[in-house]
Amino acid sequence: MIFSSKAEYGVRLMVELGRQSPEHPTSLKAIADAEGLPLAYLEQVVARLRKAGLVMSARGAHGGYWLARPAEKIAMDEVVQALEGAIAPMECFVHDHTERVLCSHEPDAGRGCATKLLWTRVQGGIIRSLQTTTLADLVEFSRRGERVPAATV
Amino acid sequence: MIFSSKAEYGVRLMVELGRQSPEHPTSLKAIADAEGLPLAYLEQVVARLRKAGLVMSARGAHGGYWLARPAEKIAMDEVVQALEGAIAPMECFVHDHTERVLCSHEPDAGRGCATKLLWTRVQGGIIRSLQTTTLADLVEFSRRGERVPAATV
DNA sequence: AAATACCCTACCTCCGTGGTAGGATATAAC
DNA sequence: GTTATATCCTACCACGGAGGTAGGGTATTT
Repeated sequence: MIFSSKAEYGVRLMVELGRQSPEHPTSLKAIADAEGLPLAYLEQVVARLRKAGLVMSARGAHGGYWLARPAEKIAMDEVVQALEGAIAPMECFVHDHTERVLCSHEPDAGRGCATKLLWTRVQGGIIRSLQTTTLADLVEFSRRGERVPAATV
Repeated sequence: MIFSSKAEYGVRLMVELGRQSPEHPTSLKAIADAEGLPLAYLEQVVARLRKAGLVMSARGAHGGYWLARPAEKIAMDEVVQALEGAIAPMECFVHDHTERVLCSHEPDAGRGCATKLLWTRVQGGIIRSLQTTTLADLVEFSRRGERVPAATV
């Protein structure tokens, strides 16, 4: 699998925040109830988004979270990166020579590393698809079909 | 991480086979020695490639493996798929409702699933980048720079 | 018959994932 | 100023898959 549940839950959380008006903060509990997700785990997820500067928070009663920027200005590669860490197709793309998987991605034998070429292309494909999608796209998509009888499935 | 060592080792194995002339089979031991990979584990990896019809094999002395098709006719999405299984960005894309990660990818509340839109785009980006790369591309790349003094790094 | 090499299955260890538990701190309402 | 709300922080834990190892069986050549 490519992404873990942190990405799934975190993106859903961001979409929920994007659906709210940013006047008053939204509590995690409201989101956990709406999406059916464990609150304590969501706290860990949202902490990553906060540290990445994607959401802001207010403590205390009537506190909660809201988007740090308008949804149109948030590209999804930022979000996924904050949640999952570096987006790398292979172990040795992220750690420097401390990995388990045997890596010949250095041209030690004086020849080009074929797998590195492949993984680089894959990485480009992923990042491009994430960069060209904004949170606003997802929010709008989640609004489509809402309250609309199933005319076109 | 996106792909496991099976993909890394398996792709390297395919490149090695692509570098050989297909007249005589190449033994796994030769590949394991050349790449510094554990032989017993490579056997499991190559079994997936064989079952997918990407390589053929001959048993006994002077046996070994060779490409079932010319490298130009082998797209890398087939290879990676054989090694890793279905290429899915999220758990619920592959198993049907038997997964752990809570999934709202069914429009249960009558609204579009925003994360599904995102993961579908990512999946498309990955598969496209794999489809447009052939094994021949990787073999050629691995030949470039070979035996060539480092003029352009 | 001996060496080579594919083929198959069972087993094992380590570590990340996906949480839970329990508290500390800040704010608002009364 | 106490109570309720809600963010914050850290430690802990069980499970499963990754990444192998081990050991044998079978086919083919020399």
